[in-house]
Amino acid sequence: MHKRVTLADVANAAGVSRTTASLVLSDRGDELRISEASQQRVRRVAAELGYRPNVISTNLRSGSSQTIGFISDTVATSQLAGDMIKGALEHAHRNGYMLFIGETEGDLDEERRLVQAMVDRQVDGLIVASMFTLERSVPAGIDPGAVVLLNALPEAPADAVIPDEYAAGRAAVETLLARGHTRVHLLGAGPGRTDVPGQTVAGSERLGGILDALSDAGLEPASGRLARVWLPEDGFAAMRDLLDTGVRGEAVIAFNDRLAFGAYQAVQEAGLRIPDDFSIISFDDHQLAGWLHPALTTFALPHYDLGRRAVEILLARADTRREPAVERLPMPLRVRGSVAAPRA
Amino acid sequence: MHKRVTLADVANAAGVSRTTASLVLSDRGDELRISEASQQRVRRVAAELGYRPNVISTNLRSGSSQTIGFISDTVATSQLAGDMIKGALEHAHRNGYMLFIGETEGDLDEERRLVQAMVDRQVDGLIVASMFTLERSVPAGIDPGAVVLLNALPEAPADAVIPDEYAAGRAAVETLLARGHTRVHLLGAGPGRTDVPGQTVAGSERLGGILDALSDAGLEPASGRLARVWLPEDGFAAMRDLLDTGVRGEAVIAFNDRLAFGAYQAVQEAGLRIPDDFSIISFDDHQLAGWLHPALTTFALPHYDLGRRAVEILLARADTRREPAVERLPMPLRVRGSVAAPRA
DNA sequence: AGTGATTGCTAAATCGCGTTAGCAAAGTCA
DNA sequence: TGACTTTGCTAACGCGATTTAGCAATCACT
Repeated sequence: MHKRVTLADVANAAGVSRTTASLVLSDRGDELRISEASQQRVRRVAAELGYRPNVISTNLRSGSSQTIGFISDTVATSQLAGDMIKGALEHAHRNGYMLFIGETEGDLDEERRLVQAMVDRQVDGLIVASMFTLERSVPAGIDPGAVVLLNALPEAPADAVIPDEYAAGRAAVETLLARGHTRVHLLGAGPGRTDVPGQTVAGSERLGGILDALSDAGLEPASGRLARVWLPEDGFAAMRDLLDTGVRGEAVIAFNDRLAFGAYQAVQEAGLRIPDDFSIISFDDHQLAGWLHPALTTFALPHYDLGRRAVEILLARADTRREPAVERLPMPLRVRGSVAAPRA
Repeated sequence: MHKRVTLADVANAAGVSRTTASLVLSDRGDELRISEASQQRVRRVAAELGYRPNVISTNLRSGSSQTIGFISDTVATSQLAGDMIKGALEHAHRNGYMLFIGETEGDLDEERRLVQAMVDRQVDGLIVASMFTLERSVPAGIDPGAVVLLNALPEAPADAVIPDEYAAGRAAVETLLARGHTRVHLLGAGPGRTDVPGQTVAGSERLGGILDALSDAGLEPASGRLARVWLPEDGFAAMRDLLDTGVRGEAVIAFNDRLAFGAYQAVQEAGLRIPDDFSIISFDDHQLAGWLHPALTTFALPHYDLGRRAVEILLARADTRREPAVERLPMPLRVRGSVAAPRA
């Protein structure tokens, strides 16, 4: 382990004071009238010695650590977090920031400890990402102005970034209507406005958009099947149930891709085909969606953009003071092969 | 933004010197004979003011930052990284360490920049995780003794943690043989020892284990199909090819679950059934594996343990000096429904 | 020659904490 | 009473950088 080269080492080797070396290396040499000769000497020596400023030290003085904390209630489940982190990471690093990662498993005590640990390390901002919660408050123990919620709605006014689930819900209906469908079955939630599992953002907002768009067209859901959880087996069961009613050639909105996957299995095991016997449209753009036969038409969660945008907001706020706001990012439609016209 | 409470604030409020306050709060009060009265006063004031030590400052003095860097070449693709990070995260946090995350996309320049940025922040150790590479060297710019490779073999002696792919390969064969299979088809690699895509750890080690175990039983692969990439469509194509040979009732080892998924599709679209017409065993335990009908029997990548173990090694080394070593973690078999006895 | 401005640089304080060395007061002992 | 020990606490330095205030030497001008 080499001893680190400090500014003092550089200054000594260059025969100047630490002050001078500091000024030169922070490009304030001209401003403070350090001679060209000295400047070159300092720079050369710094390069030769491989000098790297000790960020910790700078942090201590400045109070800022060029670091952002990213706390999520889950990293592993659903690759959501993965891409979100990636978006956050890249944008942060591009601006000279590093990311601390933490995971709470939904445990509020753990969240408190993590926030604390990050504040102790002087993070400049905090991104709090949620997979499970619809509404939440900004965690205590940190300047609320330095927090951005990700995929969760703030209870009190605060900055937040979420996918525009509502718009995607509307667009799902519009896509089907445009193809000529009028009978739309819901898989995972509905038909009533409150028939939603748990308290996820996705559920209620998607359903709201769907119902509003149907209503605008003077329609109602042809049927709805609430599932407490949204796993393939739940989609399988719900689709079996729908198949048992004898319906064919109509449209299905699955509330996420995992449900849709279960629905595929039910359709295929019944000897039927997508999209001939059922048009299916869904949400998430799970990795799986592109692998199915036919590939699944679905609205993509803009994971990467969510993470990126959260960092942008955080960094922007350092400069400008603005009113906190909830920002909704569009969920782009991935048109693949699971939607066709209704059966004649 | 509240002004932070510093040790000096506590000392003032308690009417003692900073030294005294420091001693009390680091539990050296008895040792250094601070009166019980003063100790209680300091503690009470600290609690009242909500004093939290500034870790940055401690770091500057100690040279250690209670921080570990985690650099991976991909976070998003395959939830591998997700669970690895989770394992690392939890174990690190449990020991009072935080994790910096970085991602290189396989770009060596980016890797250099990230290592640099982390060293600048005085990380105590570095975990370098790889999804793409078989062999790699420890990155430059940091004490090689403070690095643990994850899912990559070191070129020169260094600490590394990898899944025991070779043993899993052997075990896959042994599982099939135990069920009575003697004809084993390989999907994704083989039949030759060098028929491996790219340079992933998984490919060559799994194949090695498979071929050795077959050889021990006096067997050879019944067939092998190399795929350059291991996506479902590649598994689909390879399985179609196998189906065209007319084989039925034999065993298939898919080199990962995505290939196996493609194989499922081919089998089902041919109107055949798993495990009646084909026994399939695979590797990874992708989330998908449990969703298939029948659920896929597969060897799980011990993501969580990999991450956790890497941190353990890193932290342990701070204490004991040992020879660097490559540690292989077992890939547990998830027995599900895709393996049956060969057709009579 | 004397005053003032400019040039080129540096000493010292600061950020928040830990640590070493040591000091004053009280207590103990012969 | 004087020498020594114990008790209870603190002054001061250092970690590595930045920043403010200012100093000595040279130059410009009347």
